[in-house]
Amino acid sequence: MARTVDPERYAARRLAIIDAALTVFAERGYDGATTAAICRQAGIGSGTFFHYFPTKRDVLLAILRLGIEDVRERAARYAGRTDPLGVLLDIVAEHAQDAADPRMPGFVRAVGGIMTQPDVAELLREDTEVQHALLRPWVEQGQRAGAVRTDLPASRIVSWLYLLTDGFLGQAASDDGFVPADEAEVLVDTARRFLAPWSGIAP
Amino acid sequence: MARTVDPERYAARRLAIIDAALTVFAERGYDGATTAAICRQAGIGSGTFFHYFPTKRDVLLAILRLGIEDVRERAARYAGRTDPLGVLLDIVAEHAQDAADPRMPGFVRAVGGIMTQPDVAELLREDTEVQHALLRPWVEQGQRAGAVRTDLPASRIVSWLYLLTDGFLGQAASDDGFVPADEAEVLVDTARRFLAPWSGIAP
DNA sequence: CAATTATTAGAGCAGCCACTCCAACAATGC
DNA sequence: GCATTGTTGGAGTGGCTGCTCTAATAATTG
Repeated sequence: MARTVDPERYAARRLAIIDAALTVFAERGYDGATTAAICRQAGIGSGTFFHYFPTKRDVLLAILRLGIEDVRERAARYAGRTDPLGVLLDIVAEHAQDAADPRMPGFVRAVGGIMTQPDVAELLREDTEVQHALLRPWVEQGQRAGAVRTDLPASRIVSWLYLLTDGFLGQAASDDGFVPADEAEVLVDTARRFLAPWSGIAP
Repeated sequence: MARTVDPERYAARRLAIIDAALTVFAERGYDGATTAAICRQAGIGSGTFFHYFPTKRDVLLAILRLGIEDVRERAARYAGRTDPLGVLLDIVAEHAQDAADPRMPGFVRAVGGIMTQPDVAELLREDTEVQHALLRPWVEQGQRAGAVRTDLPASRIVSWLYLLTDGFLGQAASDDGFVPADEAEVLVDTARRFLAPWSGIAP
């Protein structure tokens, strides 16, 4: 018999489909991305597509899950650090790098277009949860060390950091003159200004 | 004969359809919003719908055009002012108020989901153009007066202000704990911090 | 090599949805 | 009242798309 022919080949094909779908989603939005177009991009037939994923939406969910996994792995890399402000700024900078993938903004928009669907919303909730879990301890540590403003609770500060990186993605998506690589520096500086303990009124 | 029965009634009906469509777009996204659902929301038949708009997308475009018009009118209100920084912060605050309409974030996402369509992209370009035209003179004036940082060119500063307000909308859309009315103050303060001439390193 | 099962392709189908079409109605002018 | 034209509703349709089904092929085991 032949149980699983080649697990690596299987996984690779699966990833290839995911990659193709990511491209098409980013280009045309979720509904605009027909399964036929995804198959064409991946160089496969529709039969193959539905052999790997039961549903078109499942591909999108798989992409989201990969992203969540990525954040989880990321969190581990900051474990030993002792400079909370530095960690926060590094995380923000990392987000800026993510925005460099030209498909990223388009994909984010595509997801936004269907985030009313319960299963998508569920995964997005999990994503923000993970992001908050990553950021929050460092914010709190920074507040205790006096390196981060304390006029806002940690959870709201996290929301605002998220707002900055999210807005950064969005701007990269819609503004052609906005080059992520060039603006990354400004993003970090803006985050620094936002986190600073002193008020914005005067230095 | 009967040329135009009642122009006001016509305009009102048209606006009613636009309003209903805005609601459904915000709730379900563009593709998720079926014309049937919009008609139900508006309390009309599909015949009426297509009597007022040739296409579903035309309703969305009409909504965008109303928004652009709104920004244009807004610009006039700031004409006589002499405090550039104050004007910029007022404009930012006004954006925060816009985000209070619970349909706004959803609609923005819906538009984002199909902004790859040429005609939609065209109108969005016009929208950003108008927004830039509104902000930029005040940024430049502020720079000359020493009230706004000069380490970035005016156009990039405008992009970043746009990023802040856009991110604000997005956060209001995705984060349930993010109450626009409560966060408006922080938005203005963050804009102030961002615009400040001194560096973010130390006060 | 034979047997079994995973994998692949693509033709076809069922359902949905934007939009059309027509018939009835309302409002105006004569 | 009659004619004309703007307005409204809803049944119907054509096209598209996600997905199924079948049959052929490749890979693996004994």
